[in-house]
Amino acid sequence: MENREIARILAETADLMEIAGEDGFRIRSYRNAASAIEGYPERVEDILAGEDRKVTDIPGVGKSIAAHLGELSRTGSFEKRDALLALYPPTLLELLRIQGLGPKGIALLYQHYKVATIDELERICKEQKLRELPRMGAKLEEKVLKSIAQYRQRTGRFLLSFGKKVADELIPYLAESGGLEQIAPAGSLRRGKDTIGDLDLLATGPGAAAALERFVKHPKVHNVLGKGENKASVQYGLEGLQVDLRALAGESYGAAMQYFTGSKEHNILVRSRALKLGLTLNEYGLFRVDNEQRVAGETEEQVYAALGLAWIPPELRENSGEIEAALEGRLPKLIDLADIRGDLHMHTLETDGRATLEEMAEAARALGYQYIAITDHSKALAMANGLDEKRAVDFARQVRKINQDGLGIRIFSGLECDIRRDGAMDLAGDALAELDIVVASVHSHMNLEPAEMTDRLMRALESPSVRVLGHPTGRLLLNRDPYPFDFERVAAEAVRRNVYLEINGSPERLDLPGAMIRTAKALGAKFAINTDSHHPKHLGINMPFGVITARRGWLEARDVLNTLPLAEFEKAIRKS
DNA sequence: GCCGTTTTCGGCCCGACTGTTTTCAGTCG
Repeated sequence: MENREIARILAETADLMEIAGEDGFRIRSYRNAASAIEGYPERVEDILAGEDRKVTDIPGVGKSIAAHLGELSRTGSFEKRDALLALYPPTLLELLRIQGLGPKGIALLYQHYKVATIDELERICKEQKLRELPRMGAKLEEKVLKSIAQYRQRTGRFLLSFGKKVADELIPYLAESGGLEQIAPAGSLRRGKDTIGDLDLLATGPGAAAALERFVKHPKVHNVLGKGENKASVQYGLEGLQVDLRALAGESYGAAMQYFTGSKEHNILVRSRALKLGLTLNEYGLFRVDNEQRVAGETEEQVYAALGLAWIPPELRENSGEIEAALEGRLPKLIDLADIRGDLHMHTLETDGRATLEEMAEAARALGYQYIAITDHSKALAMANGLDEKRAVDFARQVRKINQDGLGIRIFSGLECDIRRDGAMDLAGDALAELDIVVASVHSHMNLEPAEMTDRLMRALESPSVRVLGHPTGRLLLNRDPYPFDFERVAAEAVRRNVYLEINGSPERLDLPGAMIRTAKALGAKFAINTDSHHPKHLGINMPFGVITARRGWLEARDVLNTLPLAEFEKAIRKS
């Protein structure tokens, strides 16, 4: 069993304990252990198997959870968990995703009405039976129904990072069957969309048919939806992501990549352009209409070139002006991962990160960065042990000292400072002024009226220390909608105040999203692509997602603060 | 259930909001 799965089971147990009304501190211990195990560099199974090793060395794992882990490894479950699962069906856990209902409410609903699924919950609300329970009423019924509708809209979609992970698992596995010339993802994963509905993989070469065979036998494939000579569709993993693998002739690879990368709207435009030129485009190639002669198809570049277009990067293929730009030779020279020289948003053990400043710096140095900013939370995030004025100033001093030791990378002292409800900074201005760079972010009161939220952000931009507006929309993909506000007004104010807009590369956020980046760029905005890392490994994992999101916003390296070499970067963040 | 230079018991994060409501439990961030 992998650490991730162990962590999932412990977290699920914690949820069940919460519904069962167990002691809150005990529940937290399970959650702590789950997240410690998830981020632990060694496999728990290996530690359990080792003679002289103890799982209690993992911080957060004590005697009793260690016993659970042993049992879990031997039997696939443990007694305490089985006892809870005997009390409550596992489908109950899904109800925790519905806003307005917590563990107490769920337990009550289950006791009274045996409600265990979303469908049953919906029925109870529609029949106005929820309001008959103690401390529940009509408003809650309404809220729950609305939340169910939102929840259903999200299901069936997956984070971009999840699609990438599945592709990274499947591609080497399929390549092992041998005889493949090319294998690559297409579809929304290739376009870098923030969420994906399914995953398309294309393969060419003499071994492609054998790869289809191997594909449907993958241990994580639990449902084969169809399999023919050229294509197989499966549901993959417990999450049930649909994955399609297509086997193709090499001469069609470019045309098929073009076809399956989409978007649909982009392809309609490209195909109608082909028709205008007396050509027809499908997944097998580009052909002349009159004599069906093949004009192109082996590479995408050839296909676009034959249509008189420069090759269009997949991230731009959304029917938002990219064809015109390609025709007129004014496609942007999009930013690349290699352009990034630093990372300006990360957390350490000081607050809710999982590593020390030195460990984060070492990981950043290994990525070839010239600089990073450490930006722990401010005191409003009490749950994260946020920094007050004194700790923030002490930290700035500590960083100045550290830089004298020469870590091989320049550290800037920073802070992710909370924007309070009224738009004021969470820490006093003189404390903020001690820091090299302040990222200002909203973490609370997200349901203000749009006008109030706009005023709040406008006021936050007034603070002279603020250099970056962190995750500007507050969205959590598949989880929480962005808070509504007048984005253009805020972006224009950010331009005026010389504040950079963050493109947060954390896969749950990808905030700003591509379309808003483009809007802001048109207003003259500049950006910072950051990872919001809470663990050294996030630095390398999240940055590519940030960069691909920036590319979806048509950004070039010169639009992005952290592409600057150290000396210029330092000048750029200096307070005027 | 975990932890520990205040160390084997007693603390562990906590304030704001909502409406279930008129004094506070449940939920959220």
